[in-house]
Amino acid sequence: MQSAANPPIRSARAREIVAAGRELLEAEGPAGLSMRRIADRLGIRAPSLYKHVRDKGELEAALISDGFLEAAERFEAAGSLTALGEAYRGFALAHPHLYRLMFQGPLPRERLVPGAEQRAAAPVIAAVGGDPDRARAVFAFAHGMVVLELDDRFPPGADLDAAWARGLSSLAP
Amino acid sequence: MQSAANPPIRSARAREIVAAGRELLEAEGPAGLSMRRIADRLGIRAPSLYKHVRDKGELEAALISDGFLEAAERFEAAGSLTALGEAYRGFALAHPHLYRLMFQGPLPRERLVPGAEQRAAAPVIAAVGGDPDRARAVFAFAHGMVVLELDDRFPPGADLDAAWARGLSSLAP
DNA sequence: GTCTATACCCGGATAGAC
DNA sequence: GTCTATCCGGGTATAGAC
Repeated sequence: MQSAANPPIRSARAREIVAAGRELLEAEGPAGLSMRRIADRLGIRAPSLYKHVRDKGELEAALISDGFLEAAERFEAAGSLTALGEAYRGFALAHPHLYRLMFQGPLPRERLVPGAEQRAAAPVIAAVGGDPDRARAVFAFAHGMVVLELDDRFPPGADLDAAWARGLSSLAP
Repeated sequence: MQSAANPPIRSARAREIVAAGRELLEAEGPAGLSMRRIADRLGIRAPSLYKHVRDKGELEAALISDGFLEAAERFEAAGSLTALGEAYRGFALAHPHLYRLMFQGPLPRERLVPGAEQRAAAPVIAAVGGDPDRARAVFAFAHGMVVLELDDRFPPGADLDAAWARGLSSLAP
């Protein structure tokens, strides 16, 4: 829940700041996502950002919320567990730095758009027939596959399509 | 392979530095693992460390190699896929920051003790009967479960034992 | 709403004296 | 082998003028 002390980002300028942050994050990774770099990109000075955004955490929360809602759209369009796996992997590979911001490290749930996280999770639960244990196992498998691929932890020749197929067919209800 | 330009850490003082780094990492996480903090703990100044260790990366590589060898010992003692899952989760929960250093982000393979990574991986491959696709799926599942648990990504009431059981029984050969 | 100036942290790493 | 002095970089955030 968002309190009056945590107003969501609404002003046009604030949205521009979030957009600049998104571009920097996607292009350069977390190191590019600094208040100074965002200000540079907008042609202003870093302290000016604080007239529009409370702190960096608010900005990250906005990026994460946007990410969950975008991912949810892709996940909802998938008609099978296999298609959902492809959508999941596709989202992560298309937006690796955003994916990490969304799924690695602590999640600032109080600052997110309400329901965004749940909307992204729902298609996974539905795809396994509603069993929460199975849904968690599938989520863990997909997340593990994606982060290990992003971090180059599999051997060079590894057939990741085959590993995905093996995992999802085993975990399907 | 390690070249003469990448000599492994051998001197007694260097091992003390690595030990101090290990203690700081485990106690305070990656933020505690700085050259200044390590020097403080040893009662010397940070620049003195560089007489014993080439740079921070060499130190991290030593920590990672130690971690793989310790994990390998635990994994080798497991007699079934279920026991291996317990050993894996147990290691990660006992050493969360070391686990992340070992398994998150790029792995400096050229600086590791040769064979350490492979020794930790071998029991997983053996436990699934040698099928590499299945081994990768199990690895991804286990890694996903562990990092999601460490990052508190599962709902408060989630039965993680059940999710582990569901995943491993599905993925078993 | 933007600016300058500044405060406060932190980090890795090197040179050269002893 | 340790020291001091120093260099470089980075970051978030605030105060107060315009």
